[in-house]
Amino acid sequence: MTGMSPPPPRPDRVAPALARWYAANARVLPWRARPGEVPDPYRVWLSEIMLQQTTVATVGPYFHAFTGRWPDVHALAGADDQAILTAWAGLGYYARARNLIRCARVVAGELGGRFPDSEAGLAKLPGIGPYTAAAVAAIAFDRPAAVLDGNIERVMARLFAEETPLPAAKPLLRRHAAALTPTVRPGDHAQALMDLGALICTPRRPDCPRCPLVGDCRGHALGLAAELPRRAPKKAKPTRLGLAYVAIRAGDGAVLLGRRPPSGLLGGMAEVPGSDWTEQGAPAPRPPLSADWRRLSRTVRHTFTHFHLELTVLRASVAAATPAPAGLLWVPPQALAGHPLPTVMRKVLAAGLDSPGGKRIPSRVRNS
DNA sequence: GACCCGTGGGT
DNA sequence: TACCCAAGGGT
Repeated sequence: MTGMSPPPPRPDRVAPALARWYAANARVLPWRARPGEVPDPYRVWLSEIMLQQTTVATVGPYFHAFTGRWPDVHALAGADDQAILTAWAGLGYYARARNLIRCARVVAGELGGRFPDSEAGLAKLPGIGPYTAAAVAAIAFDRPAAVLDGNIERVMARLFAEETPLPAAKPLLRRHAAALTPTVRPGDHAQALMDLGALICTPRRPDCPRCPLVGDCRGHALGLAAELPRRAPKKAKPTRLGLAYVAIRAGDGAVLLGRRPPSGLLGGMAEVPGSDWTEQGAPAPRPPLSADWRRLSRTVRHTFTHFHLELTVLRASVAAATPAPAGLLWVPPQALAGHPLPTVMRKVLAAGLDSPGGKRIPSRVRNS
């Protein structure tokens, strides 16, 4: 027997076993249609955009806030950009919000309010790439599209014992996923694979004994499941340094805010004025106005996708009549929630408005 | 393919 | 603490 290679998983065994498991174990999620309900493409699309690189638990409150305020694509298309960015604040990857707005306006406008019902048509829209096009086509329109996200990559790599590292393995894994995709209820199949990846076939310690596919899994048969998928080594994150200025106006306690350029890091979001963020050497001071700036003892640390940031916070109190410098705006504390403040800037304000302690400025949308 | 682009929770 | 990684897309 030694040396015998386990057979590859068979679609006629895998898909039905997965469907049976899903019927009993599907997660109840806000954007999922109940059995017998017709899925709403708008809600499917919105949830898939929010779920890009973002956990189910994080998305929940944002999804409720968006659908409550903008129940259909026409409402969203008609909303102010700033209102949408503000509602998105804290979710991250803000280009998603900018593309969400563009996409909603295309659908509500030239497409007459209807999302394309094909993978190819969906893929032409802003913010919709290969994953989202396949997911919306399958889930909202019952198209047999091969959905491939991080969960399904992991499940496929294990099922087929694929040892090629990601991301090079992606085309192979996509073919495996396509081979297993049934023509009946492909959307449920995709969601079942994602639930399996989230609940059973987890990154660290897969719960193989409870897996409905264990008998078909080549990775498990070879004792490799927990090691797959392999990944190319990732680069180390550098640390950047910066200065952030919290100016507080006497009387109402308003703070000075600006807006970041419309694209790039935190594009279009609100910010406290500050220096450049330098990777080498000390950042050049750039106070927004002349004042008695005091350095706070506590620095603000924040990690972005590709670098760590360490901000020194400087605070000053200024007279009530101080005019806002060009491009900046005085914002009273109670009005902060109306501005699209990314998390790093919430941290800066929390430090600057409550120096020794560390009081939190809650996001407009939060768990529980 | 390489690089850019947030954030929070788990370990 | 440090690292991993999540229902990825754009350039």
